[in-house]
Amino acid sequence: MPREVRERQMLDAAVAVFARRGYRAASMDEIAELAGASKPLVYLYLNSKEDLFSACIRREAEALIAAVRAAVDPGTPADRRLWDGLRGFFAHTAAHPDGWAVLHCQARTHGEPFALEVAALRRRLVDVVTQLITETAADGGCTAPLPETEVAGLAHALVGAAESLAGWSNERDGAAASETAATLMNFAWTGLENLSHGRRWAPVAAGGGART
Amino acid sequence: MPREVRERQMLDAAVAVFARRGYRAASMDEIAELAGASKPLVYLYLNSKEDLFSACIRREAEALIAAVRAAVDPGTPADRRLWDGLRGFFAHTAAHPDGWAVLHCQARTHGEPFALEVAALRRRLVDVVTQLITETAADGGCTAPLPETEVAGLAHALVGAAESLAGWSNERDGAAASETAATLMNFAWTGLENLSHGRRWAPVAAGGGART
Amino acid sequence: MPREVRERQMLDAAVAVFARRGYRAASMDEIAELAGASKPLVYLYLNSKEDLFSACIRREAEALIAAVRAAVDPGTPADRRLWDGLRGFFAHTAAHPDGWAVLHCQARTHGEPFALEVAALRRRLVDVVTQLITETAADGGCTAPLPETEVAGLAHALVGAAESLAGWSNERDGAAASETAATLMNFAWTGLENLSHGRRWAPVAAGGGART
Amino acid sequence: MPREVRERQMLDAAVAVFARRGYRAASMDEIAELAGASKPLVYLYLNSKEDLFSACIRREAEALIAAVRAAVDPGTPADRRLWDGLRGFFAHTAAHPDGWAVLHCQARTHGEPFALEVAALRRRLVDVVTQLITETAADGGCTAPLPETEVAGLAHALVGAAESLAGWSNERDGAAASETAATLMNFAWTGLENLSHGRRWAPVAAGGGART
DNA sequence: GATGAATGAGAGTTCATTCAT
DNA sequence: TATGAATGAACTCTCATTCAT
Repeated sequence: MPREVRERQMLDAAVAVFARRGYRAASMDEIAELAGASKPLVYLYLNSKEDLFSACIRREAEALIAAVRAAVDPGTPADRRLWDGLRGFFAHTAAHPDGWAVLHCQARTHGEPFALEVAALRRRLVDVVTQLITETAADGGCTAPLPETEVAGLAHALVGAAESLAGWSNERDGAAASETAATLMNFAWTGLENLSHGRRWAPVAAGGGART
Repeated sequence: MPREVRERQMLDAAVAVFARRGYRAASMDEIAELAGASKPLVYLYLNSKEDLFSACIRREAEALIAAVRAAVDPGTPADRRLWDGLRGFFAHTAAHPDGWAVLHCQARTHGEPFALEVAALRRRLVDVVTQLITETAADGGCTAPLPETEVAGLAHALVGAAESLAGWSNERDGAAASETAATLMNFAWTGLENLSHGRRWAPVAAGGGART
Repeated sequence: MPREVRERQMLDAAVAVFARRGYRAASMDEIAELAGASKPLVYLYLNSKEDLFSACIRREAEALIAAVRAAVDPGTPADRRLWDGLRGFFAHTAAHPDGWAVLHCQARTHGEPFALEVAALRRRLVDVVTQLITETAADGGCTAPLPETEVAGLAHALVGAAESLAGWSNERDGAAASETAATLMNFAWTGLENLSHGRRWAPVAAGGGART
Repeated sequence: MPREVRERQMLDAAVAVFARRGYRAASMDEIAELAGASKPLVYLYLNSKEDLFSACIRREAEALIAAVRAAVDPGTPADRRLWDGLRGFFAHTAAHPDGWAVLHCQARTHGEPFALEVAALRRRLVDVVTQLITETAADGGCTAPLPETEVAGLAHALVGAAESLAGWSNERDGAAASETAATLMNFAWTGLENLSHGRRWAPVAAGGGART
């Protein structure tokens, strides 16, 4: 059996086992068995448990980014791109729950080496979203430019909301990606529009909210 | 040294170590040492690693819920309560980063017994937020009642956004709770208002967004 | 509570726990709890687990010997004394199953210090039986004096048979001591009589047995 | 080194250590060292301490039964078979004192799982002896059929006597199997013959024995 | 290319035992 | 007389990892 095929089988098995058990609790025995190969072969191809986990993270991260990219048509306006990107994101996480679990749940909780790789992925997502937010604001006729920090905060909020909704829509497994994406768009887009026109919420001493 | 004091020290140490290393990688030796006690004493008081972790989760979850509750004044309008709750939430996660890490990162990734306890916590948060969203809509003069599923989705999105922002504001550690809360409020509240008046975003075939 | 009473309670508890769990698996915690005392008190009175076990063995061995002695009337003929002794033995083992279990099952299997004490007890029993066998033979009009080794062997066989029957009759717990004793007497006594008159069994080349 | 060989070495070592120390006090470290292998290998091949002990019991029990069976020629009369079986039994226990110690002393004292396996072995022995007793009585021209309970009691007595003599003859280690077997045969066989002709021992009020 | 055989290191857990009071 | 608090040492078991073939 050619090396490439074997290696993919190993990564598939590893992703499944890491997702189910977590990094520490996953055993190389189980991964090798699920991959249908012997343990020494796994070591020959992938060096160590740490490298194997890294390889999983990298592969799944690239796949997720690629899925989002592929869903977006650069020629369309910013809000449409945001919407398409979210749909691509939710569709991919729904189709690859193990990969998503590894990225979202497991990789961040196991020390520097892996957390860094996932942080890099997240930064890429946040960057994309930041860009979209800026453009969205501009497209909508921005009259009150947002400070950089706030944009970053919004981007993090949006990514967090998306991650949370990915889990939520995986649980109620009928939910289509479009539906989930629509929920988030409705939530986010109008908020952005208001912000970019300087309409903000502010606390009022005696309670009650008011736009400035 | 009286038992109660020792037990609290042990929980403190355990939370710190679990946050740093994760459940599996944390060793009872390290916890005991950090607590300034011997391993057998930890077992005498807290039974097992599993029970110890459960105790950590329960304590931190109760503390978080209590902090949010304490921040909210029931006599104020819904948007004010949402705002106060968020501030309480961000203030608490900023003040107890280890506890938050245990709840958010570690507990959900380590098998049924723990995931269930954290899921229960999250459900409580989502329920509170759901309630607030409904009331906020009503207070704002809701003209287009939101379907239940959508409210749930929004609540999950908001909680996810809050979780994500908690991490983000912990990283750039100058960020005050109020600032983070303001970012999220601005993002969420106006979005909600639009939704509750039937102003929605919808994709347009040729790109571009439109309100229905 | 006076020391003597407490000490007896401790020994009772220890015998029960040692019988049920064995020497190694028995824990001082369980013994102390069953005795209704704190662990340090057990140590104060009985020094160590080893000493405690020894004390159990000694007490139960003395009790067993005493029961056998008390059952025998020195003024009666040897066969009667054998019969009475067996009845006493079976009655005592039936009445004190835990003590008997400690002596018969546990004490012999746990290294020199204890095995020696039980061996001493067994030797005493064997000596008594040896004496009875000799007298029984004499009383029955012995015409063929038995070699010493054979007498010792017979005594060991008889004691082993008695031990085995003690367990057997404890299992089918209706069995009265007299009944069990009768079974063994019938088995042993006539055999002895034959032997002491030189009637022996010997193998025959072509199979079949024959008396010489 | 092939697995089968290693596995036998491990069982040999385990039997030796279990015999010397008992189940609980035996340490896997000592067993592994005596087997000339590492501890993990022992676990790889034999799973757990419990399984290892079970495997010892089973192996030694089968070996003992096989030795007794092999010593008996089914074509010979019952008394001859009893005699041959006893010789086989004593020869085997003398040749394998550790195995015998595990079966007789250790296995019965350590909780259900093992006690049951040894009980099964003992039942097989008792059954064989019961059968022989019945046949012996018949061959000798039985005029007074023995009640079933009594036969069972006799069988237990005989097995107990044999077990006791096995230990005794192992101590004085010159004793040949034939000699020990002869002692027991003389003791048992004539007793049986008398019983099967209705000659019994019964207590007399004023002492003294009498045949009925 | 592929594997059966083997292990060093370290984990969770338990227990006999002792102080300070 | 009696105990709550505390521990050193040992045990079973697991796992990532490597040779020799």
